[in-house]
Amino acid sequence: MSSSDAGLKDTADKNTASAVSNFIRDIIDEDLCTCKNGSRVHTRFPPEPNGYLHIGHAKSICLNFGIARDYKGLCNLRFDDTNPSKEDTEYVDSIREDVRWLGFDWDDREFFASDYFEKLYQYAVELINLGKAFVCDLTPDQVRQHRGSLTEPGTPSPFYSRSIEENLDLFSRMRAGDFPDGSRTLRAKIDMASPNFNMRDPIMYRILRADHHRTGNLWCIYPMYDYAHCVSDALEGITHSICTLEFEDHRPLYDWFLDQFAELGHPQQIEFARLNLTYTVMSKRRLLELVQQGLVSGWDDPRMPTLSGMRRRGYTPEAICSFCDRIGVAKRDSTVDMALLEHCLREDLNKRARRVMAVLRPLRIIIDNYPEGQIDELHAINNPEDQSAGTRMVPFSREIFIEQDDFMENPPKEFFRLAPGREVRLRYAYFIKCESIEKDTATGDIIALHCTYDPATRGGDSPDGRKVKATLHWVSASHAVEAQVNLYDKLFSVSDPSDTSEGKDYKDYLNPYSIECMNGCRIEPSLASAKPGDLYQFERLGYFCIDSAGSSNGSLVFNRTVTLRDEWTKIKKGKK
RNA sequence: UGGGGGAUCGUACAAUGGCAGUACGCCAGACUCUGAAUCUGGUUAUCAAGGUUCGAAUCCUUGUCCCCCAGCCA
Repeated sequence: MSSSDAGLKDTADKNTASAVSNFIRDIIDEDLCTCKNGSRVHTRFPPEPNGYLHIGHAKSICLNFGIARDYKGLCNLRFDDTNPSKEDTEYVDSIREDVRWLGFDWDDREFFASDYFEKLYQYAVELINLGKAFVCDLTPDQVRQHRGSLTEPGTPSPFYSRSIEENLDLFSRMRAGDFPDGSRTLRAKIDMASPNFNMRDPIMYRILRADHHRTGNLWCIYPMYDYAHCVSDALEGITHSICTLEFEDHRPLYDWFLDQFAELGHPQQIEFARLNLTYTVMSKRRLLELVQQGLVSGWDDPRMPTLSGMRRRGYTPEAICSFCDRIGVAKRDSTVDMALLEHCLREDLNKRARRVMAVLRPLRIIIDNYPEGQIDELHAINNPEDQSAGTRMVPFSREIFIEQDDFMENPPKEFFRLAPGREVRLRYAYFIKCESIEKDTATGDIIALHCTYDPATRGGDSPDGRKVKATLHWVSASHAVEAQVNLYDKLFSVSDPSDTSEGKDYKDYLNPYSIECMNGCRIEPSLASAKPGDLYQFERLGYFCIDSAGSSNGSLVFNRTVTLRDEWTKIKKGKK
């Protein structure tokens, strides 16, 4: 039971954290005060299965499932699958996996709009019987012409006044497959002169012969979003139907449809601003394009803002949920700084990642006064933030590798690390001093450094109290394991890649350095048994995880999740 | 140009007629066997102009700017 106790505490903490008010929770509080909806709170997360979920969906998921959790209500998972030409079970599967991974559960409340096709059809028949819907024979082009413009009202369809009997007959024959694709539609009779386009006799059904991922070829007519969504919400007893800002204009139509069916409940649609993030794109259209054009390796490319990409990159669901709790919910368009996401990530990883030592760009060090063949077993702390993570032994020997970046032949004043004649500490090991540089006589490249060590500093402490300005990570040359490490950076090189004001396309802003594959990296031997899902901090470098797709052939491949904050890099950049 | 929304530190979110606050970022310092983490301090904002009021980010008026809408997409 101890793990569930811990879970209880986490949940309690989470609830406290997200007890922060936002305008949607204010509305719900008010509804609860007035006993609206019989004091129920029931939300839903309604993705269309036409792409993979991204961090923007995570905001919506945390909002909807979070509200259900905090108000002791329910949240349904509903696939909005009314357009078979774009949807696929691959997406359904990935969406389930991603929502679950974030830590949310919908029990047996997994629904599909396609579950309601028959009911939706019957309600449409009812609307025809009410004289409030008609079958229209206009072509798509003609429909557009009749719709009018921003300033001019539309003109009624010439088929507006068909008899109820004829409409009933035509609609049933639409269903039966008597007419070709696109030849007829079912339209609601509302107001062609409405300043709101959505009310200009909107289309409810179109004829479309496409294989549906669940209903196959059972149907050749499919309901439109505006009609299907509100009725689906009502059928499920949703109380608060939360969606993004672009649907604000659709609310009158949402309400209109539900007003026609007295026996159905009437959920309240509430709109909030979708998430935008700096240095990335968030539209499914663009993400799909990146995938299809091979600009990334797939939906789960670790550079993608998709949940599957972030998972492969090493993001934790806790970090993502913490981020979603912090960004707040409002109605104004906004773009959240990627730095906040990375902060939430580091905050979580710092608590849980095991510390290890790995050298990305090895520089050989020979410790001349260290006995040949001797091996030291040194104690290293696995996680200073978590004593229960324990310690491990790290082997030390005469030849080691340090990071090339940790040595400079002619260092500037701000450089604390190793330099000729200078002494530094090797983490958990010894103080070493650089005595000479061994160079390739032809190229002048540094091949190795000759150092001496002070045996009295074993473990990293100096008995005489002398200080060093730097502590370096290292690996024993003969014990180290080779690995590949993928260094990831921002996918785009500008803060707002969607900005087309320079006449450029977002793809023009792809960051050419967003991935760097490092081969020949040397990692400490304890990492040889690393498994997918393990989280590590490579000390002084960043957080890394095993790449779930790249490590299958027995060789180790790590992904850099995020760097550590880095004062020195900042100083270097500032000097340039 | 019709309709629907929105404007608060660099960024995001609060303050719902009563001291404009929090987080991230940034800057400075302390500490440090990770130039990490942690800690301390600092930085900067109510779109504009009028009005109501003892008192306005909040209410009223006028204006400015930004976003969304003319798919048989969602």
